[in-house]
Amino acid sequence: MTVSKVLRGTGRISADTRERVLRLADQLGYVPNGLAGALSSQTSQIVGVLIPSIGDMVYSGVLAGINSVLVPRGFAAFIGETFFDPEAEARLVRTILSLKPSALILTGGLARTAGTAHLLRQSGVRCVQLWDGDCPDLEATVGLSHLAAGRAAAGLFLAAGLEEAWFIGAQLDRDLCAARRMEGFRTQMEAAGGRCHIHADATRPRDTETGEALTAELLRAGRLPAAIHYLNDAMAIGGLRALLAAGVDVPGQTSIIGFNGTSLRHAIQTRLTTIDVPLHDVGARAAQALLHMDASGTDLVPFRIVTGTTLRRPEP
Amino acid sequence: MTVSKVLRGTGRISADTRERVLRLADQLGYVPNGLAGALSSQTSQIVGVLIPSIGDMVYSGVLAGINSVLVPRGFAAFIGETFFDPEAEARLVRTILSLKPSALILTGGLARTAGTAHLLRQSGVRCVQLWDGDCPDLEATVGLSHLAAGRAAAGLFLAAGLEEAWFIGAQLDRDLCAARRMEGFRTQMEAAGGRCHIHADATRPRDTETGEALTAELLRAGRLPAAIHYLNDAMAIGGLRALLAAGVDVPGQTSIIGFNGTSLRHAIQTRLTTIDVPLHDVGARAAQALLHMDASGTDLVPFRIVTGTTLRRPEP
DNA sequence: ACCCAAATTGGTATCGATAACATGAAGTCG
DNA sequence: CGACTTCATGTTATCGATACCAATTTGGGT
Repeated sequence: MTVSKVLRGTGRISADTRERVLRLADQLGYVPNGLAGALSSQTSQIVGVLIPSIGDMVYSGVLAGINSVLVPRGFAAFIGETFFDPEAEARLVRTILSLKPSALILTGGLARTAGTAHLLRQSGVRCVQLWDGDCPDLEATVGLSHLAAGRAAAGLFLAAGLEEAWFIGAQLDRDLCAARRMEGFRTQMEAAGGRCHIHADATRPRDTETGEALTAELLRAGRLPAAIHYLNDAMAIGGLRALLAAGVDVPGQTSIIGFNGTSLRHAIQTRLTTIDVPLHDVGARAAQALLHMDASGTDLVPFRIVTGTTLRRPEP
Repeated sequence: MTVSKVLRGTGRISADTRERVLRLADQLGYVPNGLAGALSSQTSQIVGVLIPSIGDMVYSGVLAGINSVLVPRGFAAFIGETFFDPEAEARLVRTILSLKPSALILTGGLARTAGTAHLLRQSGVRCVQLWDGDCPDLEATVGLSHLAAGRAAAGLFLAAGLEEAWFIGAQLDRDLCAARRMEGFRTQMEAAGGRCHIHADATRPRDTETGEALTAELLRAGRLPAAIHYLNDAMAIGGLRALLAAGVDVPGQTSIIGFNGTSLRHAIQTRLTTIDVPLHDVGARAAQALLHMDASGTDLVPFRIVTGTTLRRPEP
């Protein structure tokens, strides 16, 4: 018992015994059993984090923000990948919940199972939803309005006098945030008297290759869009490659807008406009919100933080 | 006890009670407490994975390979970021070890603390070391020879008749794998009567910006290298940008070689040769090795898998 | 010298599952 | 038909830390 107190820094312990305990623990190479500790105290220093994909720079950017807050305070993030699959999310929630985490960070934008929602409520674990600022279905949310982001893209085209636009994406049935950007984009275009076409693929990944392939398909079909909004920057860069390969002048003949400037830094001389989201900030604020909820006790007020987005145009 | 057996599928249970248990568990929304289970059985379905950085596409590629094997078999990866810091690695090993994982996957290329090595041995947990195929200091290793990769880069320059080359990198004191590539590069250049200069920064991150900045520094100092080998593709792309911005003809005046083609897909029209590592494969094979070690019982034979690398030249 | 409070240390029950073993019912065979 | 196996279920002790409280020591005030 005394050892336990010394090692956790709780209770009143004389300097003498404290030192003796620490020395012996070090000598014996003692490593406390986190399982036993968590089982006994009914809480661990683990925070569950569910994101769609680790390989996607967007989410790993958010993750970095989360870790930057959590790690210095002694928490460890337990990361799970959902791939936008509600069933996978359900499984991961069970797994993580069985580890009695201090809190959970989920990513919105998928059709959360009723079972998952019930499980979360029943567990009583603090939850923050990331990314999706439009649908706050958990008690706390840190994200952005994808609807507004889509509208912003449409506004740019309209301001440039372009009235017929395309949205190119993939897996829109799974990634509801992307679907909502598309929806905002389309309604805004149409509200201003313009037109909006959709070209999307349900199964292919949301990456450069798919962006290139889908754009090439359009061109092969004899269509030369004057304005394209891509689901993300990776797809936009692939699309740009297809356009350039076909001899299209960008942005002379075709204007394109991506989403999330992460890939921009890796691309050279791209003529790409993009909508930038403060990824690190979203993650950090979500983690801070959790810690704050933890500290402030039982009285939790649902809240929503909606971060802004930045329009980033190519350097001249 | 009967419930426990039903839920884990062990022991002999009549079909009738099995069904009854499952139905009730579902009705009550029962979620087994993984902590208690792991504490009792002294092992969890967790595999600890330590990588330098999640945001680095190289390591997240390996991670994807690991997960592709682990997840279908019911294991969950507990991911920790070391940032090449031996102390951070030591802390993370303690944290993960306290969760009694089934196995551990560590990334080589940092100066592992004596304490960490001791802790790992003492714990008796299966370990596989990733990435660093030159220094197999754990019982099992899945990686590549960075020395050979560096020599390969030098061989390319020499074959092209270039005898004075530069190596541009960052944080070489932390990332020992990169340092070994540099070493292989330099010795090979010098063995063939060539010369090799190093331009590196200890503190800046190993990213595009740093590659651009370091290359620009060289150019500002009035040097125009005919051959540059960069620490990774991100830095190479940054360097390429700096060269193009200065009006240098690549590859006419300057030939450059990167490492790991991951960023290549994002870049457009880059004239970059790179050395490709089968990232997904490295991760998958490491995970498979672990499972195999687990299945084959106590009799573990140290082994080493060294994967090859692929030279990838720009498309014509 | 005496009593009371504060400071420190240790004992016991508990968290929730599982390993190991025990019990009882049903079936098998010479 | 009794001993013996097979099958299904239940009992007890255990993993290693922590919450809660009891016991002991120390110090101060009168």
